[in-house]
Amino acid sequence: MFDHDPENATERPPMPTASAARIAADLRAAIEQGVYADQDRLPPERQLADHFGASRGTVREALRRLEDTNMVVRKVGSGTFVRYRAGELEGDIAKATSPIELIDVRFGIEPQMVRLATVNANGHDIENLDHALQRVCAARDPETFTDADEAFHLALADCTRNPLMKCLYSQLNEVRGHSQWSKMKDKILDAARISEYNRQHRKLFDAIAARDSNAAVEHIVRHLKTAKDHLLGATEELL
Amino acid sequence: MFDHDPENATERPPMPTASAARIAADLRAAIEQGVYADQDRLPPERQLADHFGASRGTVREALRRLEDTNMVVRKVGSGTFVRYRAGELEGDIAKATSPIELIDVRFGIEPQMVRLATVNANGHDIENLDHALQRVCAARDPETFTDADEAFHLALADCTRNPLMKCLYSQLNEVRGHSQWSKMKDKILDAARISEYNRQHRKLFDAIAARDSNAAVEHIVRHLKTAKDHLLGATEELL
DNA sequence: GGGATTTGGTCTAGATTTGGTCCGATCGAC
DNA sequence: GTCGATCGGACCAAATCTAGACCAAATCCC
Repeated sequence: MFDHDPENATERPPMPTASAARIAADLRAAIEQGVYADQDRLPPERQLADHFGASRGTVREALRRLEDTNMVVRKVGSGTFVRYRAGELEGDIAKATSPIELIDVRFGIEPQMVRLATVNANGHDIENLDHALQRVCAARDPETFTDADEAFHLALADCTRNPLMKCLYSQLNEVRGHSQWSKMKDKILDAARISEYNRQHRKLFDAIAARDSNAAVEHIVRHLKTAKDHLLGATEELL
Repeated sequence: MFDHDPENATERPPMPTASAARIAADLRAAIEQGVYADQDRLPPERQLADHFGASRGTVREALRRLEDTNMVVRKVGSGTFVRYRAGELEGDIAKATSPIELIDVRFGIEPQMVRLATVNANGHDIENLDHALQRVCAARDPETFTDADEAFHLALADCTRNPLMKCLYSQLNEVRGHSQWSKMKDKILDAARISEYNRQHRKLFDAIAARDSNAAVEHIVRHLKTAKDHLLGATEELL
């Protein structure tokens, strides 16, 4: 577990020696690797001090850093307990995200994205968005529509001219493609709904092209509400 | 890496082995190749001097050059620490994102995050958030505050119980840590502003704990507006 | 219940480590 | 010789680490 070796200090010259920092790093690694699970109690400070060959004060300094990052909770008379929910960010984020959770996140990002797009898009961006709109409007089957819809929303992200927004949204879009949503889309997407979505897409585009920020936000919110309603409807059908 | 050979020094009269330039180059290469990671502490100057077979003054000259190129930071009584963002994925996005763009994205995500947190957090989550709040409220200097603030917002993301939200926000938070914001924080964060932020943090927590979604959203929006105002103010000062 | 033990919280005094600074000496190159 | 780089010290101030003590809360054990 703690393969700390005091002799390392005299080993190769380029060995980063540091007491509190190194102890904190070792403990952090142990926790992240699951040596200590969530809610587990760490060894007492005095025992850790002995193990690391450091004084108790140094160990306490290391533990204080772990506590500052909410990784650990210390209780007088009881001990130091791990507070780390391992495995929640592990693996494929797409598999860990449900369609309804995806919509919840989209409700946060997309209105602001549309607002920024309305303000920041230049003529070239609008052209690209228009092009994407033509494609999605031409789609008739669920498969084509899903792809084109994804491209449309990515073009929308481009319109914000905000690198961080583009980065985050492209990740969200990937989850969207891989998520369980895609298994439901055949249930959700019929011709009527596709054309409904496309009417909303067009209104959204018109608002952005007209630089009408409020209208654009209103349309994207309505779009998301529609999608959520369809999703919940489909969920009920699955029950 | 450090293939210095003392015997060569006595063999050849011209000894390019021990010059400040060469030592600086070696250390730079070691850092770039990951021998020393970001935030790691380099060996002490005296130890480096011994290792390179050079005097401490020469090593200091080499370190001075690394410091001039912002590769390391030196702290009296503590050591020399690596500051080098090994071009990670978010490293690029962090460099491409301005503080104001970061705020723009936060304006989208955080209100929704708070809304979801208010609805989805369980007692354990609230406890964690409370713990993080105590930490951030206890912070007095910009350095501690920044770390604790980051932990608080991550705990907030945990409260949503939404894996996608947590994933996206943790990325946003990394950009926040690496972004040019960190260079401005000393200009922005004085004691008065820190306590102002903390008042907002507390109100936000109280609203979430009381499951008052609207109040929580209102507080986070006010918080972001305050941050944006301070940012724009600091920007003006820089002009 | 009650005392003993364990555990984290706090404090202190002193030793150690570490970068910052200064000085004079040495050596090679121009 | 002069100049620049290096060397080998010495000393300083800041940060850190150590070692020990005592406390209060929690827990254990009889």
